[in-house]
Amino acid sequence: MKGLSSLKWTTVDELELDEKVKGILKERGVIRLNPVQTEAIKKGLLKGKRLLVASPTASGKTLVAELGMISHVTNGGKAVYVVPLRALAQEKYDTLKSWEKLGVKVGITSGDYDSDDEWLRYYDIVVSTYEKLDSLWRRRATWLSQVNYYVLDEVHYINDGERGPVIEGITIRSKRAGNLLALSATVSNYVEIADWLGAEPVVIDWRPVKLREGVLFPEGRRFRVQFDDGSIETVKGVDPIVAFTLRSIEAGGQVLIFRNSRRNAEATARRVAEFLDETENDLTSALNEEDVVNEEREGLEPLLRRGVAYHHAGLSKRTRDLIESAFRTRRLKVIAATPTLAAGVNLPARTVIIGDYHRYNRKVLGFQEEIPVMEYKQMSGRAGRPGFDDSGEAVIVVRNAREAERVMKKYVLSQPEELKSRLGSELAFFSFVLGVLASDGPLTEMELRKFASESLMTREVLERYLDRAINWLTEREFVKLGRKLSLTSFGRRVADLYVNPFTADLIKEKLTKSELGCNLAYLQLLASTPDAPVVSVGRYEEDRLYDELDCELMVEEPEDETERYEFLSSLKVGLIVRDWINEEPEEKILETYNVGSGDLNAVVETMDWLTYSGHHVCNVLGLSEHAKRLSLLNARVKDGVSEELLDLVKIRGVGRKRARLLYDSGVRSVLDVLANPEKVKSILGARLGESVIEQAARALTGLHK
DNA sequence: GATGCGCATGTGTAGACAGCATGTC
DNA sequence: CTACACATGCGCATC
Repeated sequence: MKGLSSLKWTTVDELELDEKVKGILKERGVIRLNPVQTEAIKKGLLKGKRLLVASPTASGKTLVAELGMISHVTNGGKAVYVVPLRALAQEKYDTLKSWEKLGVKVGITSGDYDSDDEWLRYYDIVVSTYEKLDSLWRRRATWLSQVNYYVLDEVHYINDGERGPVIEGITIRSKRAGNLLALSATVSNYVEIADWLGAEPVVIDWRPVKLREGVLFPEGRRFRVQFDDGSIETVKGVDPIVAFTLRSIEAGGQVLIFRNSRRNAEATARRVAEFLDETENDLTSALNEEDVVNEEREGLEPLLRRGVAYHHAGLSKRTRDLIESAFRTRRLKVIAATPTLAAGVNLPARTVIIGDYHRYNRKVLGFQEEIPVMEYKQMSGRAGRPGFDDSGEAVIVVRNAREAERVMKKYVLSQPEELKSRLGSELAFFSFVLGVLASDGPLTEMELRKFASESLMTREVLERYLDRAINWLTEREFVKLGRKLSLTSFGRRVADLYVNPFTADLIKEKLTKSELGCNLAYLQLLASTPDAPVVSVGRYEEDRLYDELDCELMVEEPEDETERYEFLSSLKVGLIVRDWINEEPEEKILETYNVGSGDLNAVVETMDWLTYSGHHVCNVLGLSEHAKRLSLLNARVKDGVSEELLDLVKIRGVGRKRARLLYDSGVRSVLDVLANPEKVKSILGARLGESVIEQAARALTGLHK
């Protein structure tokens, strides 16, 4: 880590930049560059030097990327900015828009957007998620060959077991395709990583707001906070989190509390709220107007009135957005959240409390492990609002003084873990090989080995998996052997659909040998693949799940305990989606299966993709009867309707509820809508009816939705 | 016989990427 | 690599 000597600032005026660029910076209020930005420029950012910028959260890395891209693009180049989350893509896209005054065209693509990918060729800068870019590469989008500058944001995601392998693959291709700028949280092996990237490391431990970190632990009948600067505080109360939260609010700050489960987050929010008075705000009425599901409103209403909320992925997107924006505008004083808020969009608070440093491990039953230091830094880094707070404070709650010392050493005073390859698993590596062959194939085995050797994997791990991957992919007919390795039409389709080869293989295996099954059988099969959503199954509901099972499945129940748990999850996902396409009301599904609105959304979204993929996998395999069933299922999953409503939901603005209303009143098709305008208006109301009729006319001509 | 307590036992557990449809973010 | 917090139920002492 660089010492204080390198903490220099430069003014924008000093920079060798186009005057128009400087003008835009000044318009934004940027008159000087912070130490991270200054160092990046010193190391050659504007001269096309490859860099790895590793610095804390909120240290101004985005501006580094902007300057790098602008200087590249104004010289006639084309750049892609890659991020790990859709929400982040949106955030970066909004920021980059300000460069359009220079004539720089900025576009965005991710699963959120409808995309004719070829359209992206008209932009100078394209913001994308890693998976979307991977998909574009596999499909060989022609415009990608013009891209010669890649910004890899949050590359430390490489350490994520599930998504890291994709980022590793993107990094290799970026290295091969041109210049790159990698942005990362601070990592301990930055020299090794920079070396891997062929980049110069820019490593500065600088934050815009000072950060005090501490441990919070019981001492006698009080709680003691020991900060890393040596200062000590005591707070009184029964619960350490509540006590410290109240102390921070009294000092006029906002508090962000991280808990390791939804239940804990909700319970903490309620506990804090008990000590706060009701205040005037418009949040509860906003909840009502926004048509939020009952359960969410009832849970949050009494808390919001006291300036408190909980936040996790079980909540609907709407509710989460409402809470985030209320916190930003200071209408909320406290949010108790799961890690959603640590990784996602920027939402700082003066005080951050990390309530747990253990987390349940889904893969090993009954095992809880300590969270990585990197994640601690991610959370504590949210403390301190630039421009508002003089300094931020982050405390981590521990059991006793002895633990406090250990935790202080491990989390506060130490470096985050090393960045390591996660390609060393069949699930990740086989998919990686399929992707490489899709984007760069056909390849000889030597060429493939060369490609893989450019990853972060060690030689031994690579050798262990390469032959296995080639054998498996060949045996299962994804790849054909010849002078070179190339994809079969099946392999090509699977790569395009972006499903894991194990997903495709399971679909292939089961449907090749099965007769037509019931809808539940198809859904449960898809829910058994590695790409499927996972839901938790309570002991009490096992029996009920079996009761609902009224037809034969294609995937048999396993003996093994862990696998049985996965089986129950797949059965539950299948049943949820079956209810969904049978038009059970959302509220009822949430109640029956004890899931949140956000969970239902995620399940439907993923199963939409999987039914679509299953349909196309069957098509390419010549399983046309299964394909038909899956295609119909896909259409129904998309909108959550039975078959008879499929025509009506083609109309924009008509979803499952309105379609049912119209149908039951005898308006049963797009044509019926157009033929009975008065009836439609009487069912849906004059204004809505009018627009539905208009949209129906467009639907008829084959346009949109 | 109702109430309250300590203890043993039971229970559940974070998040979020990908295809495609329209007109072109 | 095999944890936690919290909820529930029980036996027991107490009034």
